[in-house]
This record gives sequence, structure tokens and C-alpha cells, in this order.
Amino acid sequence: MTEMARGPSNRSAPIKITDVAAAAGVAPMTVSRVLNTPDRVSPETTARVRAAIERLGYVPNLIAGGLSSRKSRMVAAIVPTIAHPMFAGLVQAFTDSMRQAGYQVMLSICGYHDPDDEGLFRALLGRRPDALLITGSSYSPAALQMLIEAHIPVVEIWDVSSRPIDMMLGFGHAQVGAEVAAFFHAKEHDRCAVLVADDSRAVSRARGFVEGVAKAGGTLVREMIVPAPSTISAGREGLRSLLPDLGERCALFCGSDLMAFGVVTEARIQGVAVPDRLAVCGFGNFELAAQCDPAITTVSLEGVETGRSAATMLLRRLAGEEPRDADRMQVPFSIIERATT
Amino acid sequence: MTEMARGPSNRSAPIKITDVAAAAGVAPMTVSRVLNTPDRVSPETTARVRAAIERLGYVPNLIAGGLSSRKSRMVAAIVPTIAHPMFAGLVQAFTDSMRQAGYQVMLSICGYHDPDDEGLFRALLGRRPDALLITGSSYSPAALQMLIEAHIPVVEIWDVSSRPIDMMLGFGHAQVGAEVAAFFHAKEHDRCAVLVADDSRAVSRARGFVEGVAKAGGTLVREMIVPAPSTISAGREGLRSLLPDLGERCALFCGSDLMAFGVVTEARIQGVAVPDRLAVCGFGNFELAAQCDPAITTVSLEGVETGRSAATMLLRRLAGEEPRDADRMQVPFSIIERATT
DNA sequence: CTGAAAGCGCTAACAC
DNA sequence: GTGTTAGCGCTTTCAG
Repeated sequence: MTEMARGPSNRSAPIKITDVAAAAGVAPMTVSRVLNTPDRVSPETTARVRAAIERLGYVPNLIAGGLSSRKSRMVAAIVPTIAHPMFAGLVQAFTDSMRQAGYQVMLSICGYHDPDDEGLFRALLGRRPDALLITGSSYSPAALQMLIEAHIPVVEIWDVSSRPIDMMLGFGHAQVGAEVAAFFHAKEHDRCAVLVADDSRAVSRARGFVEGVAKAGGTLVREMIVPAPSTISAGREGLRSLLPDLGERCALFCGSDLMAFGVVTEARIQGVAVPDRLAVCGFGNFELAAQCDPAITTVSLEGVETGRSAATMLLRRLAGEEPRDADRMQVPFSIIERATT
Repeated sequence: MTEMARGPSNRSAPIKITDVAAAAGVAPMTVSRVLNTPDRVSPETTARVRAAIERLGYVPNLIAGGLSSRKSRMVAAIVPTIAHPMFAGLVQAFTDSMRQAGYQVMLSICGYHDPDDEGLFRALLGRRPDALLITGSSYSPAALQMLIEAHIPVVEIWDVSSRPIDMMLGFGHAQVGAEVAAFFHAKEHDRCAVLVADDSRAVSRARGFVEGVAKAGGTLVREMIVPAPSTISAGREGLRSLLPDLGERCALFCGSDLMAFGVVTEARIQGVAVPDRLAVCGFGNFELAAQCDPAITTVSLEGVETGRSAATMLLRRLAGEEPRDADRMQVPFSIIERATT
């Protein structure tokens, strides 16, 4: 074992394309072609080059390649949280789809109210992503301006209410609220309440709900907006606070299934009959809502499908296709009725 | 408004450092210094350059900078999932800490059994991250070899049982299982069972538990290993399957709080008294375990603290400090006793 | 404190 | 098919 060990470099300088080229007896450009456009290289050469790559343990420097080709093969994604199962599913599906197409995803988690969105965008855009996925758009005008000037495909998810930068994929949150109100009305609930965390989309849903209740001639017992995030304990506290106003019969729309679960849990503890005295509808269709007892009626969102669609939209544009109408898409949502209504 | 609009470039080529330099009447190098080492530039020059940057909407190309400086100011992180609250917390805390220090995190979600770990590592290392966070190490030898040859700081989290690549931060999963077994024993449970998903760490915990039960002279009623991931419905099904063997009294250790919640829910439906006939301990200390009713006894993990510690370890090394003993750290865990035991 | 020259590792564009 | 040349946009290094 005193001979030089075979196999990759022992703690020497990192292998680069010229090393591989030298080892294979070809020009660097040929190595590059083997990696990027294999069909333009003869099989024998390819084999020799591949062997050299293998032997040296060469890992191409994508940074250098990106600088040269002006393509980073990287997309940035910004979501407020990954604790929310819908976003978790979305991110996972988006990442998978992009990776399959050869893109790496840089994920940023920005919270619901990022004070320094400009700083975040600068850090992201500075890496010259080929495309961008962002959530909603409660961003500062300066930050949005940066996005526009980046001249890359951008897809906004989660909210279709605002003026889009480029592509858009989501649903009107107010509309969700309205549909839940209509659903409650159809079930002959005329006393309604709503409990949400104060993030702008949830508040939109609440507003849509309140309007829907009014339009249907119902009574709004209470509109509770609590600090984000939307948690189980917020739901439990919410119900305790609502208790005095509950009356004979009341229907409550919650900002998330977590909250709804908290409400249902606390209701059992407090001896409030669900759904007879209190009907509950959640939002998000988390596993919890389906599997807890009683199972919770909720609004289903299809995070996975949204993530996949977002990837498809971006990939189409990255492949050079022109913008089209379908680039402004509503994501379907549906009310899944279960035991709490 | 027929004059040329003020403000940043209207759809022209992207602004680069030479544009800013020209606009400010300085050399490109001076612009670079304003951005990277502001204290080495006179205040007046700085002001002029900053104004030009602002006016042109210049966003430095970090790709080019990285190539030149051989520092990407980027770290890669690999986790199996973000659906698990512990990982979600960890990732969030890690990302925050790194971002504060000026590093961007590239997150990869690899699932529990990635067939193409080499491909993933190549994609990541090709971007020349300055450091790496990885979860556990059920990776192929070739893939691990790539990590070693990257010659960057690596911190492995989540499992301290294997031989480390560099730094390590986690806890012995087998030890967790053993402690839960001891905990059950202390509560005079001599009939025990365990239910986990088949991911390698969860299986380690189960094994530790089984050994612990044996050591304490207890009886292992059942060891159930179900397909990953660990879900509520897996817990519900698990209990149904366990039902015939439950006997008078039994203590069950679950692979996650989700499973434990499923078990407790199904137990209520089936009329199994918790904790009198069936004691349950979860794993992970999710909000759900604390807030459901009955609240679930669990093992608490401190994902947030782990993420922060991992960041600290890496940042120390990135700042040039030498490896030290503290680089192999146990993350504390604790059993939180609640109503299900 | 500021500038000029050289080059990071790769690929586009054009030869051969 | 393969090689050569010339950068990509920035920072290092060295001079002033």
C-alpha cells in the first residue's frame, strides 16, 4: 500500500475539467460535451472520458458552468412556512418535479410577515435562479420591482386576488369563505362565527365568509382574529372565548384544520355537542382532520397538485414557450363533508 | 412622461458591476469593496457608489462572485421530510441562523430511502456549497465518499450511532427506546408493545425498546413495523391489529406522536381505556400530543435547538476554527409525561 | 484608499 | 466529432 492509492484524489486540489480532459487525452470542451450533450460525442471518446471522470471522482462545478452559460438550472421558491401540511406537500411535489427536470430548488421560508423581503429577494436573485415560485404577494413594492426586473418566469401561488407579476396559480380566498358560508346556510345554520389567524389570506377567507353569511341573511355571532400562526391551542382558546355566545346552535369556520381540531377537542371537554350545537369547518384537509374523531369537515386544497402544476408552468416557460392564458389558473378547492357538520 | 423613465433599466441587459462602476465614476473593484468590505472605502466614494447601485437597481451576481472567490456563501441541507414537525422546526431554525450569518440554505428533501443519493449529492456538491447538513447516514458508500472528498464542513444530525464523516449532532435512537422501556417499567407495566414505521432510526428506537423491555424482565407483546411514513391512520390501524393481544394491561411505544394520536383515537372508539388498560408513549413532542385530549406522553426532541446548534457548529468551522471535541454532540431528549401513561 | 491585470472553471461560438 | 478562442461577472493580488 505504499503505492499511490488508486481512486480519487487524496486531499489534493479539487478536480476540474482540465484534469479530466488531460487524463482522458481530450480537450476540456469534449469533456463538457460528454456531460451536457452526449449525443455529439463518439461512443469511444465518451467511454474514455467517463472512465476518467469516474476514476478522478470529478464533480463538475455548476457555478462555473452557470456563469458561462447564463443558466443556473436552479429555481428559487419562497413559502411562508413548511409546518403547514399543505405547503409541505406543495414544496415536496414542486421540488420533485423540478428535480426530475434537472433543476435544483432553493427553498426559502419567509414567515407570514417578513420585514426584510428586499434582503431575501436580493440573496435569492443574486444567485440568478432561472425561475421563481413565490407565495402570495404581501411584499413591498421595491421587492416586487426586483422580481420584475429579474426577467425570469415567476409563478405566484396561493392567492389569485392581486395583480400578478407573471403567472399565477391559486384560488380566491374570499371565494372559499363565501362557499363555506353557503354550505352552512344550506345546512340551515343561521348563526355563524369565524376564527382565523391574522395572516392576510386567512383574513380574506374570513371576510368572504362574513359577506357570505350576510348575503344569506344569517347572523354573524363573532369574528375572531388571533395572532398567527394557526394552531391547535388557538382553536381551544378560541372556543373557550366563544362559549358565552354560542347559543342554541352555531356554525364555526376555522382558519385551519389545526384550529378546527382544537375547537372540536375543547368542545368535547366543555360538553358542547358537535355537530348538534356547534358545527365546525376547517381548512386545508390535513390528515388530522380526516383521522380524528369526530372527523372534521374541511376545505380541501390539493397542495401536491398545486406544486406539480406550478412546476409544469415554469418548466414550459423555461423550455422557451410563450406565456399563455392558462398561466392564470384557479386551483380547485372543495368542501369535504365529515362528522362535524 | 416621454423622457426616459427614471429608475432601473427598462428591460435592457442586466446591470453588472462595470455598469455601476461607470455610473459612479470608479473602478469595478471599488464597487466590489463597497459591497464586501465597506470599511476600506472612503465615505464619499461609498455614498456615490451606493447611489449608483440604488439608481440602477443593481443586484450583484453571486454566481460570478462565488466562482472568483471560491466561496458560495451557500450551505446545503438534506432532510428526509419536512412533514415531520421536528424536522420542520429544525430546518426553520437552521435556515434562520444561517441566513443571519449571510448564508443561503439549499434544502433538499430526500425521503427516507433515496435510491439515487449519488445523483442528489452530485447536484448539491456541484454548486460548491461551503458546508453541508445531512440527516443520518443511510447513504451508499460512494455517496459518502463524495462528501468526504468535497473537503467542506459536514454536520450529521439525527443519529449519532454511525461512524461520523465530520461533525455530528443527535442522539442514540436505541437509547431513547431503552429509556422509554425503563419508564414503562417504573410505571409497573410488564407487558409492552412497539409500533414504528420502517425507517432506520425508528427501527433503532424499537430495537432499543425491545432490549430494554427484556432487560427489565418484561414481556414484549408485539413489535409492529409498518411501511413509512408514520401517520395517524397507521396508528389507528396499528391499534386495531393489536387489539386481540392487548390483554388486561399493556404499554405501547409509538414511532411518532402522529401514530400515538391515531392509537389513542382508535382506543376511544373501540372503548379501550387509556391509560388504564392501554398506556401510550409517542415520539417527537408535536403540538398535537400536547393539545389533544387525553394529552399524550411523549419523547421531546428540540428540533429548533438542534437546528440552531447545527448552524453554530458549521459557522464556527466556516469562520476558520479547528475541529474540536464538542463537534460530536448529544442532543438532549426527555420523556414528557402526560395523560396517556 | 483606489485601480489594473489576471484568472476562477466552465461553455458559446466558431473553426477544422 | 473534436479542438480553439474568448469570454461569463466577479474578486484576488499586487501596485500605486
